[in-house]
Amino acid sequence: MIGRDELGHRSETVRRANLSAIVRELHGSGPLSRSELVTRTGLTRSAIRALTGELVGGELVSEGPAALDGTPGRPSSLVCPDPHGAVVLALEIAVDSLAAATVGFGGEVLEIIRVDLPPGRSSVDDIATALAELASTVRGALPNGGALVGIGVAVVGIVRRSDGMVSMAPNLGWRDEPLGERLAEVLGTTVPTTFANEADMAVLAELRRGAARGADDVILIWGSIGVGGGLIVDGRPLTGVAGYSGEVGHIPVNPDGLPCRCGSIGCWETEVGTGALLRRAGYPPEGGREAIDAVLREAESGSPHALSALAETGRWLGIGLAGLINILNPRLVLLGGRLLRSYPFVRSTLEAELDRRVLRASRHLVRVVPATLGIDAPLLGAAELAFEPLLTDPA
Amino acid sequence: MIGRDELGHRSETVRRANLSAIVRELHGSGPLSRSELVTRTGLTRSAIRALTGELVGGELVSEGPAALDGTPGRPSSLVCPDPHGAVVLALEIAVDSLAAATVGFGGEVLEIIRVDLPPGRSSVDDIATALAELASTVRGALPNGGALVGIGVAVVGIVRRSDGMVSMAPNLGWRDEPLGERLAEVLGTTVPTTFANEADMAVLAELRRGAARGADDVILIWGSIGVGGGLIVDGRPLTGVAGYSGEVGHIPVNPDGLPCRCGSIGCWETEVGTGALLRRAGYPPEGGREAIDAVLREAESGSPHALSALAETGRWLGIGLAGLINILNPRLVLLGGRLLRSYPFVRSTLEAELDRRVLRASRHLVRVVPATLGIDAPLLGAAELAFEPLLTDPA
DNA sequence: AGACATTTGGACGAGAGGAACACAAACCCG
DNA sequence: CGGGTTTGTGTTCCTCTCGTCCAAATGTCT
Repeated sequence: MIGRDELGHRSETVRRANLSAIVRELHGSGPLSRSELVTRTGLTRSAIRALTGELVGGELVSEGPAALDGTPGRPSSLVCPDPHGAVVLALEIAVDSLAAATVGFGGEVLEIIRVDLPPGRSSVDDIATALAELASTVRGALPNGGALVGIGVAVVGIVRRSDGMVSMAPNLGWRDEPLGERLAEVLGTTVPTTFANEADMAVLAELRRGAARGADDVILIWGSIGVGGGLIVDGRPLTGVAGYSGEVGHIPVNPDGLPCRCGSIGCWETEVGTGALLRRAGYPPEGGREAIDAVLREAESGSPHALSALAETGRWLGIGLAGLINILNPRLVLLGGRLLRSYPFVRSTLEAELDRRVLRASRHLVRVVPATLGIDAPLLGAAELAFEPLLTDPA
Repeated sequence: MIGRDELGHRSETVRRANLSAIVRELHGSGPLSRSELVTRTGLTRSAIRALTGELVGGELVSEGPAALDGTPGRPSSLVCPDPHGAVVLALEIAVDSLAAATVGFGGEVLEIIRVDLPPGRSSVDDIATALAELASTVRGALPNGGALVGIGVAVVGIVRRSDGMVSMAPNLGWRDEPLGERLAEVLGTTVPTTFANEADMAVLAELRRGAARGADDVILIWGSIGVGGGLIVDGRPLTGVAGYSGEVGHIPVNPDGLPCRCGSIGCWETEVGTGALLRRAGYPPEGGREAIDAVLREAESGSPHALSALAETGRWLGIGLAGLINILNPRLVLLGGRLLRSYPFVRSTLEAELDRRVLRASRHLVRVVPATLGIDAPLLGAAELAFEPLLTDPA
């Protein structure tokens, strides 16, 4: 409500906003009849007709025959987003894998690849080259190379939104590495490219196509080795001044706690990261994916030791989340990434901690649920981010 | 960028947006020449002329003669906001005082009163009646009663934005008290009324007229007995789903800490509230304003005991703030309320803790400074909030 | 099967709003 | 006092949506 609209509107602004509204609806909700567009956008039939006509001319959508639904009246023609009318490239540098996908307008995933990343640190050049290879594979599978309108890159680490400078990525051993530059070189395209943290991307995907659809205020906690957060405030991703927001893994929760790989001590992720779980379950903290799998299997078969380790993780999850909920007063908290499988085992201690620590007013309004898009959420979110300029200004 | 504009624009929307832009500039930056409005809004001279003409007709602004500034060319006529063209009523329920003010369009404070509140709990009816009395005093001082366009109420407590239901106000001993209803009864007006927490209001005031002018991402920490937070994200106040956001006083920072009056333990405010300071300085925690004054006087005269108590407060301030900064990646952190006087004494330990605990990328971008509007910030913010509908839609 | 109600597509004119342009007015400077 | 510059004023033009009228396509009722 309290706004900062860019100034100086004119009739052209109106056109752009209305076109944007139509394109957004089509991208987010798939094929819609013209009359549905009328009710969703609040525009008149005349306006919808003219604007969709323009989109058909731009080959972004196609108008099909009426869909008969048994209601009286002339059937309304169906406006379908054309997946090949605009294509984005989504890339992901995850904690132990790389991924690439092409996604078409409307949200259809056209091609997707994920490859394992060898453990240990890799140089920026190696990663960039590997990503470029994946990119050319998924793009090569498209009929005409695709009308590429944007590239989105999700990174496990702290990355500057504007230019892809990676400030810190502990999993990769990176510090101040110019990922954006390198990637631009090897990709060799001039297509606008946006970078963001994997959790930021994941929550965007969940907002558009997952469990957070329609919610305005959402927190997503993405567990990998550390913990990341993606925040939606008032329907928009919270980025902060440089895109460094959502680093919830490093909120102090235990002033006398363990040292964190960020240099501080007692960060949230020292208590809820995989290392803490493995330590509590009696495994070496660096055990990796296999060790985590082992703990979860033990828990699934009822091992009290594993269950109590997970319960303790849940307790700390609740402590950190309580702070976040008190700060943000969200409608929804999603747990994603590696937290997904642990969810059943952390749930009760987590909720108990929320009951204790969240202010009553906020507590009543918030629900904590698992995310729905699985491991590819950051990749899908990267695609959504890459679509953003098109959705904002389809002309 | 990733937006949720209300849909269905038309030419009327353009007009409203442009009118709103002009009114916003005038309200926020005082008298401006027409040519300044042209450059600030990006509109043409013709458009500015027509739109300001309309505002003059509505008696919201007046056009004065040119201001000669020594530059060549015909001088541009000055557009002045008329403080009596639109007036709001601001009310505040602070921790130990009540206040009321009338503020005119453009931000001029027309009348302002503050009265002490007797310690201990007061009923909602008592407070509402006292506020209504203050309100009629400040309104009575206006020439024609004023063209009242809105009422804003700042409350020390957790209050629902929509209807002024106070979920919790420990200082007043309130829990689920219908302040909004009572106030509407005793005020007897149908003017739209908005409620918010005092810290939310304070940061809005600082954003418009104080130290945060022009900043897009701001955290304000407001110290009273407890600690409140006002958050600005992307130029807009962060409210959450019901206006309960910014309750930073209750983020868990010390899992083995002291019980908090919210029912949890180890909340931030148990470490940085006035109670903690008094305890550390060797005073009874319930000492109130006088005891705090005593501690500060001791510190000002160099007492090591008082200084170390304040330094410890600074350390805990830094710990909590570090989490907030990692979450929000702000440009600016303001310290206000009772923290203002302690600022010189908490500064160094606070900054040291930030250096340790905030991620390097975010740390470089953020500055921590004292707020500038003093004790009346929440009251001024309440006025700004009350002006908001007018600024959004001046028609 | 046919008449009627209902809903939508298509086309055209109306209205609203700002941009662009031309001209006059008011200031500075030499 | 005349030229350069900037701004106010008025007019025309362009863009965009809305409203309305009519035709088309479907369901429903008799």
